[in-house]
Amino acid sequence: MKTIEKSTPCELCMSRKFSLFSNLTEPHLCHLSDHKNFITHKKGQILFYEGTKPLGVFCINDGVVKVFKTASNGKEQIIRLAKKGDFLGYASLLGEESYSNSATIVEDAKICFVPRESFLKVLAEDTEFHRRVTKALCHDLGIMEDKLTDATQKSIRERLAFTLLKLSETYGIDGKEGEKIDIVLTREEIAGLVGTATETVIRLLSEFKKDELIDFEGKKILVLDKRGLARLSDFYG
Amino acid sequence: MKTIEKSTPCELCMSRKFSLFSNLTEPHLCHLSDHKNFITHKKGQILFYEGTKPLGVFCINDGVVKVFKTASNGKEQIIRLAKKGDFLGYASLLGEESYSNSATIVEDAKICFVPRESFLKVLAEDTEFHRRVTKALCHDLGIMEDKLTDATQKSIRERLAFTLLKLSETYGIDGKEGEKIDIVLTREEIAGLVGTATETVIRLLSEFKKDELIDFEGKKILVLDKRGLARLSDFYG
DNA sequence: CAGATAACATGACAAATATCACATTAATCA
DNA sequence: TGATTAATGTGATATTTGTCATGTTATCTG
Repeated sequence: MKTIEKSTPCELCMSRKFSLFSNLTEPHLCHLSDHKNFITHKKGQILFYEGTKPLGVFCINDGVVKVFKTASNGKEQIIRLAKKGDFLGYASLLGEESYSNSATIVEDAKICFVPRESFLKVLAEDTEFHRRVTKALCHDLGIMEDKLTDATQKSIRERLAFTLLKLSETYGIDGKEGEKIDIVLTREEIAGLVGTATETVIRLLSEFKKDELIDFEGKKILVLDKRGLARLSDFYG
Repeated sequence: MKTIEKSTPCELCMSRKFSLFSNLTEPHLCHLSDHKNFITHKKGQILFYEGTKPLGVFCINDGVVKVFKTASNGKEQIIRLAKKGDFLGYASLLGEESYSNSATIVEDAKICFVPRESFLKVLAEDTEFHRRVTKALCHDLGIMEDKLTDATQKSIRERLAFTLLKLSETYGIDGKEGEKIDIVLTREEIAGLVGTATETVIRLLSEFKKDELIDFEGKKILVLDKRGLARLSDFYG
């Protein structure tokens, strides 16, 4: 299923510009280029499973990947959606633990796999890079704290509104009428993102539509009233 | 209020053995000793506020500190309880961001404050230390993913049972009848830990007591039936 | 010690949300 | 294309949980 093809060398990779690899030295970039593995993945394919050992890190060149945990009730809690320029699996690798989550392709993706040794070599030799990785980890930690607090202290309606805002921020493209969230997510996936039941998402989305906060265009969501969603997503507003 | 007194030098500090500082070189330990600031804090005092800039890291010598976020509804979501050997505030420092959370003393504490420059100096000069810090951050990230998943997918009853188990794991001391959670938390704080309302905690705790899973001894909780709590905390069991 | 305040407790109630069952529509694929 | 499966939608219902009100008990402080 997975297609291995010739890829842009890291030195010329455009998505690198926005990633942790942005400021590497020429030799390090060449090293990565020589050792990386470029694979095209189709929607639904699995990148890695929770509980398995990380053998390297994934670097998304294009596409969207969902990182999720499977709860004991069988539902998926989506930790984050990763897009172009994002890294995957480095926390588990650096934590010297098994993957704490699973990852599957949500939108067809081109992904480079950098084997463990190459990644660790660059990390060890480029202190500045190590510092950037550390910084990214710290930032992610802060985001997780926010998510936890929202999960326990906000209602589903608020969280869904907030999720839609965040999605439009990241995947939004302007159209004649509102911003289109240019990514196809099932209601079940949105539920996994918010942390609720699929039916609840369906009901709330139609409510939002009725209130003219959003609209549907095929499988995609159109955000009509950001301010309205923002008001809904906040406790005071 | 805060008492500055003479303290053990880092070289001789016992709580260091269990901390990230455990394997530092002699010169680095001396450097830290020379620049650190030892302060005794009383219950209720504030270590730092969310939104302020970190000027260094805190290293707990003794006592318990709660790290929490204040949600928009005014309630506190406790991110973690930090104890002897734990570090505080390094994620915000290394993330070069303001504190993402606040910290206050839960049990009288002795805490060393290591100023930013000293910490960063050691971090820059001791690659192995930097690696350990990174590893700790990655581990914390995994824990936060678990907490988020639990928060969205488990009931309050399950989460409370789980919280009690975790507390007894960390702060438990064996007694004639069950394990005593040797730390005083108000119902409100337990609610903040679980992510629920205080009244709900009160009700569930009496339910647990009625079911002979726990008992109260003064302000402290006695865990009578770990297996029972474990069964309650899990979806399948 | 008394008064004030914080913590704990309980009842009544409303609201949000999960669950189950089933209908409809869309997508996939042999 | 027709059949199968996945996704979406809707209704009914039960339950959990939050909120508010109020009372009691413990703790603190002058």
